[in-house]
Amino acid sequence: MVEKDFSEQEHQDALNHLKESIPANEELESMVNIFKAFGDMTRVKIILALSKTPLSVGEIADTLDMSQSSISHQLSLLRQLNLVNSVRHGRNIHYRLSDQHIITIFGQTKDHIIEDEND
Amino acid sequence: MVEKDFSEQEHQDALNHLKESIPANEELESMVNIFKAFGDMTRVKIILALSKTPLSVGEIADTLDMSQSSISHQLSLLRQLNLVNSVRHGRNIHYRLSDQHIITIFGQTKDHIIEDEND
DNA sequence: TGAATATATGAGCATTCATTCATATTTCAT
DNA sequence: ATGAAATATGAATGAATGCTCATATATTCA
Repeated sequence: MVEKDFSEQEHQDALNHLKESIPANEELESMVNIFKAFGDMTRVKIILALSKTPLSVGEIADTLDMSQSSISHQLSLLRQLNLVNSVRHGRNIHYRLSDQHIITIFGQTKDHIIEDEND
Repeated sequence: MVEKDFSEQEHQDALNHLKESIPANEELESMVNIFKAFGDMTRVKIILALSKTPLSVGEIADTLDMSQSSISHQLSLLRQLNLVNSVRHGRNIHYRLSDQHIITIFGQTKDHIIEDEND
């Protein structure tokens, strides 16, 4: 690379500080993991369902027409990431979203997509 | 499932409308794809770098200490999703973020994480 | 206590995906 | 034209991931 193309001082300055400006893996990892969690249709649907009301594992499985096992595995993952939490009620276990922030992020993303379609 | 646990009318109502309230796959797919794109350390770093200044492929590769090929593949994916776009300048190709909305989403997520750590 | 219900979990399998390697394409400079 | 530099791309590979199946655990109820 010879790279004198941008040729503005501004760009050079940005380039010089760029490497240090990017957070280390450890700092980014939790963000990446959350995005990874959102990057799956099943988990997105689970989250959308839980945004309406707390639900038991079986209710989610029924709603999404998926196996109990599959849903349980995914819930376990979402719980590890603190995106959902659970409380046992008798035989059932009620899952709910850990915080409403999640839905805000979803909304932001939908806005991005909509904006994008208006080109 | 017998499921009369929540036992409030509210919950029953929510349950009844739940299935219809969840968007179809086609509507969710673009959102899921964007989250999938954000769910990878390399792509997150590329996006963070581009949030500072437009960059050529080689500059990104240098900054992130990764191969040219790998970065190019990832940029191609980000371009397909309309998250970045590119303009040729001589031998180089300048990539930049398609819109600043992306950074807002990142910020929201970081907020979620921070909030989460304060438990 | 024993059967039934709800959920969790581990192993196996098929698929997806990120990187590498080799090579093609494009542009610039001489 | 020719070589060098920047980027793109296709195939191959290993790792990660989502689902299923079988089974374990926990709770209720008779």
